Amino acid sequence: MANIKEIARISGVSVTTVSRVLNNHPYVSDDKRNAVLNTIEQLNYRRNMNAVHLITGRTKSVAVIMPLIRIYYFSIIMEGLAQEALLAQYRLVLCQTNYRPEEELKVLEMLRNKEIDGVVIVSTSLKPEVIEEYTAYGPIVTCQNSGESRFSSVYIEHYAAFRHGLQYLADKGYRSIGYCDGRKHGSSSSIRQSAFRDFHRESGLPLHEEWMIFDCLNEEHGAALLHRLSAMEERPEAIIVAGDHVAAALMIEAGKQGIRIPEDLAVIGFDNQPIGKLLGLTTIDNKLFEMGAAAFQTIHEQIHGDGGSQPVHRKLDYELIERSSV
Amino acid sequence: MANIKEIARISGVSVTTVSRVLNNHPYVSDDKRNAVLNTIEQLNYRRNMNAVHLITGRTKSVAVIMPLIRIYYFSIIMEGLAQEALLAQYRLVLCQTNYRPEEELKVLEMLRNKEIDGVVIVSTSLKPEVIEEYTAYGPIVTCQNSGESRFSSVYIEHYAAFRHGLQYLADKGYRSIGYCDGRKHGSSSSIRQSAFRDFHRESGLPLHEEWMIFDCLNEEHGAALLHRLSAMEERPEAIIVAGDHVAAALMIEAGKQGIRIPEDLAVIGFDNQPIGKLLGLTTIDNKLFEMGAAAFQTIHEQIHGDGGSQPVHRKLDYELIERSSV
DNA sequence: GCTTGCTCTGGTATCCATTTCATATTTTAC
DNA sequence: GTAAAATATGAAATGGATACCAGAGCAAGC
Repeated sequence: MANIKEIARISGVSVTTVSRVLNNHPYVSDDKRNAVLNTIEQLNYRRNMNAVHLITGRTKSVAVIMPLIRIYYFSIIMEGLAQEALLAQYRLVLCQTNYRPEEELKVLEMLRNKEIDGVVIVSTSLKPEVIEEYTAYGPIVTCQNSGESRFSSVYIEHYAAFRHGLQYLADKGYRSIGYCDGRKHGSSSSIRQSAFRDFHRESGLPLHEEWMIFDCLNEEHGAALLHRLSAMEERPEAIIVAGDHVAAALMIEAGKQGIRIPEDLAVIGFDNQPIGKLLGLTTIDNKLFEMGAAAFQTIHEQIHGDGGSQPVHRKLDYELIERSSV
Repeated sequence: MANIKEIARISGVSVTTVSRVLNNHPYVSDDKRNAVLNTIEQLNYRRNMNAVHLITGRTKSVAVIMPLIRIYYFSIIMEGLAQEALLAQYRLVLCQTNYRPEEELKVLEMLRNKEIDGVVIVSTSLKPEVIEEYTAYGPIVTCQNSGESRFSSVYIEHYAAFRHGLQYLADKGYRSIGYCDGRKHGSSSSIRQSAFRDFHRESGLPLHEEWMIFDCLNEEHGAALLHRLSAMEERPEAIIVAGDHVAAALMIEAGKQGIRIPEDLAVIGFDNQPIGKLLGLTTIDNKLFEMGAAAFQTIHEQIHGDGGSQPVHRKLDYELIERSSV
């Protein structure tokens, strides 16, 4: 396999000149440029990018940490990231961690080993202090509100969005509201829990502990959720569900059971998933695609900010989409 | 930043010995090994992986070509790939091409540039001959039946699976069958079209051209599909739909319109998506997760097969899951 | 006593491009 | 006409690891 030295020898120029041609530098005469291009063509030569990575200290690639790619929430963020990465001609290394912290650490080590130029952490179970240690090796952006951390973040105000949903239900006259979420101790679900409790304390509406239901991750859990609600002696008039796919499953199951929505049970979801639109599910759109895109833009700016750039914290807007489930 | 030379100098050994320690080679005495490990610890040293990639000619990473990651079909394959990549300690570079052939070519060029060790092509619009040219630079695996190509493949028998579904409908007594698919000229939808026509020719059942409907990619198209069927003078008794999410949307819309399933319209879907299970949709499970996993295993074997290995073509099983929509 | 094989170590070549510095020539500016 | 700036070129240093080869020391086998 040919290398730059051979191209230089055959073209009758120095390797420097070949390098200049490869990188479109000015100050190369037309005849030498053509000689080099001809040789490249003839030998079917391509640069060995690993050598470029070594000498430049850059790889034009960014790692993305997320637990499971098949989950709509994550796949749509990934799509936003991928769109921007394509524009910027960057590669995305998908690191699916299955919620295992040791795998997350391995990715951060990649940053240290110079395999990648930056890391986008979509969801993490690592402590902020641990992540902060790695900011010395390159830019890091999380998709969670990280407060005043030394790494950047691009985030939705889960607290405000959730309270907005609750207030919307209250304004519509619902006096008893249930809440359903995924993993109980996830970082954004903790925020939603606080929002739920704060809202009830401040509004004076009754809060039943049994109306807070966790571990609703998929469609089957959504269906089970409806049965659980049906079996309650006192059932809430409305429910706010983190994840449209779970809310949709609940609505479909409600249809089977003859429970009318919103008359018997009002439902509000999150993420504005396609299935929710079809079912007329009122939802809070977290603009996940935009979040992915913004996360990439941020990491891209930081990579080109020559290291001295300060962390940025970008808050993104959400939007309540009114349909017919409330 | 420290390098191997400095570690060697401070530890009082040669760079070779340091390298051996880093790579867990035998034939290093305990005291030298400890001296090296101590220095590494003290200087907080990490290998520069780009140097390793350059000298070894390997990067332990594989690129994945797919059009859109948010589509369930693709995200579940990606999850299968990611699971196996995690086990093998390989990185996955996600290349979302938005169906643009020039982006696919860029990824194949990466193989030539030695940025990656192999390519998994989940869906492509490139001609097999074009892909074959790149087999000289490293292993390539597609997730489409590529016949006797010089690159490997891991595939579902779309033809057989589709005919199985059609035969199942015929066996249940349906005499008029419609068909709905995504992009008309996609490689797997072409196969399904042939299967549809062949089945009708051989079974003698009537085939109406207006019962073959294309460009049904998402939930909205699924809902529109139902309206299109409703508006037909002569409507098929059953429909086979490529993609459970489209079939599910059709079912939900049918529910709204008072069209009973399967009495007024039988439906059979593909991919065994969660929403279909909830709706009682009979479907053909293409085992997409397993396909992703198998694709990674195949590329992994080829990478470690020292280049001389022949292409393999692995056929995967599908499974008809009977529920209540037929 | 001699050969063989295993353990341990290091020097040097190698992977392949970019970057800096030095130098030569040509053009522009006043 | 001369100084300054722009253009054009190449030699050598650089990034940081691994691979190959050579050689020393030591034990076992005959």
